[in-house]
Amino acid sequence: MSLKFWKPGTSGPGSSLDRDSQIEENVVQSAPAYSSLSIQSQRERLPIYKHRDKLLYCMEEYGVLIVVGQTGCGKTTREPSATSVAGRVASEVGSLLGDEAGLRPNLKRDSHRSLQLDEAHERSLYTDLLLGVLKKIRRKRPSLRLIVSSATLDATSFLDYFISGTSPSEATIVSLEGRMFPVEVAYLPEPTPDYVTKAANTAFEINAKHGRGDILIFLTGREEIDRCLQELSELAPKTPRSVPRLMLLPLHAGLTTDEQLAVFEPAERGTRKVIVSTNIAEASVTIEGITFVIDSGFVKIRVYNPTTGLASLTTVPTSIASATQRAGRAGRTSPGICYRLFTQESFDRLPYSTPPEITRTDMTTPLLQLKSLGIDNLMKFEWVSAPPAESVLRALENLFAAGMVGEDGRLSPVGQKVAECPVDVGIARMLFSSQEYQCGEEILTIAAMCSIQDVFIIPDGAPGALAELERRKFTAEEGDHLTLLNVYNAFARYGRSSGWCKSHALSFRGLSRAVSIRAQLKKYMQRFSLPLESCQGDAKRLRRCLVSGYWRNGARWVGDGTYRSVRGNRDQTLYVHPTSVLFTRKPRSGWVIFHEMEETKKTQIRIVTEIEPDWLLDHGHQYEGNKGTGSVVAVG
DNA sequence: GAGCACTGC
Repeated sequence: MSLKFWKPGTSGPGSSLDRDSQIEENVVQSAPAYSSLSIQSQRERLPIYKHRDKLLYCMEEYGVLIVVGQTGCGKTTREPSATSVAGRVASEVGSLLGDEAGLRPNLKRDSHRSLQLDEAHERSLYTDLLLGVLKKIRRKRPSLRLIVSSATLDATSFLDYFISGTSPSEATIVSLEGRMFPVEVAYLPEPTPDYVTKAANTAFEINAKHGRGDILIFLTGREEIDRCLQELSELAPKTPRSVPRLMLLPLHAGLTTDEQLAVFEPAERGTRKVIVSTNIAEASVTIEGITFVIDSGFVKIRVYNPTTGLASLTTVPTSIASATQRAGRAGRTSPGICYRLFTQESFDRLPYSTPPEITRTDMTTPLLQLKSLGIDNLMKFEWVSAPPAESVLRALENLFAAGMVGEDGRLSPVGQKVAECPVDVGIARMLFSSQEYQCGEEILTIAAMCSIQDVFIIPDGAPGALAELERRKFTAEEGDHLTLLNVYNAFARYGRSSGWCKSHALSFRGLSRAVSIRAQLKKYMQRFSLPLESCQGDAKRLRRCLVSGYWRNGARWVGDGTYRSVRGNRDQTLYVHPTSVLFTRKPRSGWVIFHEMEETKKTQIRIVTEIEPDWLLDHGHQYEGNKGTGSVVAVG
């Protein structure tokens, strides 16, 4: 079945992983999902017949149920109306268990008797924090039952986590049968120097040699995707007349909703879809009808360096869990093949899973939230994976600098309030000091606009030049924060219409999100009795308010058009991001503040606004004064 | 001269 230059692999996405006793082939050709359930007590498996009774039994016997859903068991269902990305409906696991075990706030006798944590294997930051908090809560309140849903590969680590330091009867694994078709896995005999070209060629060969079924290619980012599509379109004229024409489709988060939805359209007669995607198709977006997966074996992740305070976007090899999940995308509707663009030896050396987000992200806001829950002793907190010590120290330092904790490490009154707002502490400070600068209305909008991805949609080529002209219509001399304010206000003024966005090269999805985030932040401001005054066009007041949140992100213009930070590594060359209105313009004062700094090919600052340097002096005195020789303060 | 993914009710 596989192409001849491929070394034949083993059958089934999980079968190379037999070392793990948890994993089994799960091929139910046409049976409905969940035709049976089985319960694993420790390592042994007990079949059960009617899930209702047995689940109730398990809920009584064990405090924590780890529900395992095989890749492709249909736990997560696509919901096209809610758009491809955000459209995640309540999982079938949830509805299956819902009768007895879902969150039941309307249950009179003992409300919140149980909680379900879905897709725990994705290990998002808040999944990890919740697991830690919930384990702690269960020690004090064993009547609270937990249901943790997870992919098969990760289930034992959750089991070990809950059993560790408690008792074997604390947790058990419940496994759901899936309806997964077998996926044959093929590896390259030799590593490839260029997986983008290799991916294009492989897709071309599959099209020539294999029958029906669409192709899904996993690459790491937009640049690679565009190049791969380009190479595929160059190969197209060589396609023999007898084989299907290829329908080439990119898939990544930067596309418009319409472009994203195109991947769900069935291929026309006589054509075959080739979807070239980022990691978005690994878990967030599920496309039916995929028979062939081509896996580059790489993924782009954001890694935070607590020592430099710099986040970087890095391409790294994936993991066994990730490769398995990707392969599974080929077996949802029929048996499939996964072509891994790396050797079996490389696969065997892959880490078990990608390091969880908590180990590679800024912990400032999460730590504030833990503190507000009364979790002060971070050494005693039971992490599923602990964040690096350096990251915790840096976070505490940031919290102190922002006035969120005192020198004793305890939450300050403002820290207690800010902990309730789901924004970065700098933004929160801006919201609070808007009272002093009388610009709450505008700061609220800016805070919302800074929380979403870039709203300008600039395509390549000639349409891109037109889009650039549209972008300039919103430009504010002072910089990007005020430009974003202009965009939001115009969007609101013209009835929040998608047509208006289209004609101005703006993302309707993004701006709609900004509207909802703004509404939400507005509630916090009202709760804290912060006035919603307008600065009435006084941009200076507004910029001074911005500095109250961003004073640690100050930078100085140097002759060659780049910037240097006023804090941390002062030798680091900072480049203005090309989407900034200050990209081609020198600020009169020579000083700016910026929303964020990120390392890609270069270290770039995004969302930049000109300020006067003496405004920086209004802030951080206490902090800088105490900091002395640079040793860490306020580690509580 | 550039954009892994997600999230806040």
